Amino acid sequence: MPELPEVEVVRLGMSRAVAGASIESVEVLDARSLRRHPGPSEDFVHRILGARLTAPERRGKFLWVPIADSDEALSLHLGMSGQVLLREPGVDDALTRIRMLLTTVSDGPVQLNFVDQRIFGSMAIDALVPTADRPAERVPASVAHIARDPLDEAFDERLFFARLARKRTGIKRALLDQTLISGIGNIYADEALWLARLHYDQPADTLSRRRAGILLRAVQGVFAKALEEGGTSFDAQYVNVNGESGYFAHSLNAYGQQARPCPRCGRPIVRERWMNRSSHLCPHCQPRQ
DNA sequence: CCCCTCACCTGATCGC
DNA sequence: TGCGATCAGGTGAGGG
Repeated sequence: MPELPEVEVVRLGMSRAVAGASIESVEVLDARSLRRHPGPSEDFVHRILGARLTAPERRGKFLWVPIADSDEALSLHLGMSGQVLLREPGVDDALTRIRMLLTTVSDGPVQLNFVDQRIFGSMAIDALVPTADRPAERVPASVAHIARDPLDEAFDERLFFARLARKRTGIKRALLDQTLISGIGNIYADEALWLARLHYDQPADTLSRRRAGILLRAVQGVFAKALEEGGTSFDAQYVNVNGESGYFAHSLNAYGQQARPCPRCGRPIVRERWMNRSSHLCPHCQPRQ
């Protein structure tokens, strides 16, 4: 469930079970889900077994759970198809790659299933390091290069506008660059560009400051609305920690809407091949400038 | 340093 | 029923 709203739904959903919980057992069913862990699975298990967890945190699409009284965190990324499912002990899900048994503070034992069809996601134990802009705040070392996301209170808008104005690439590429602004993926990029009436290939450095401002507000607006609606689910693949779908798919204006009328002008939305994936847009509302 | 392409993976679905 | 092609919400290494 991979863009910022979906990851935030997972973070919120995990929070009650995970904060203060201790890890009673860990089973790595597929070691490929530890690709980003620097060491063998035994090392992962050894370092996390018996640990006490704290409240989960997020930056962009990256999630982590700091381990109490340590300088490390259990970090996880959902990739394209990752899920965190909280189940009664003994309840399994298809495609579970890592399984943990937690003793929670107020809900007794809970099983955490890390499910991932394509295995682009992963779990790892990672050192926490101070952030460059707020040294009192720490993030996993593997997240340090990721820009703050636009829902982060410390997101620096002026820095974002300044860096965007120097990008000699298409605006959609820039939106997807997690070192410039994090949390945006293919769905929300298309939605924000539709809202801001921008063509995906318009060079980022040609956007006026005013236009860039409209675009950033569009990103924030679409994130907020998607979050309210529990994220975007197209099928059973994308669900919250209880296995429930989000409803934002009903609110999409451009993504996946090819051949349907543009909600603004009524002309058909088109889908174009772009960067080995696809872009959805209204060619009338979002002309190449 | 900046920008771009490609590799990494599996399973669901569709057309023949 | 079977088979191949196509598709999917992301990231980072490495080359130009």
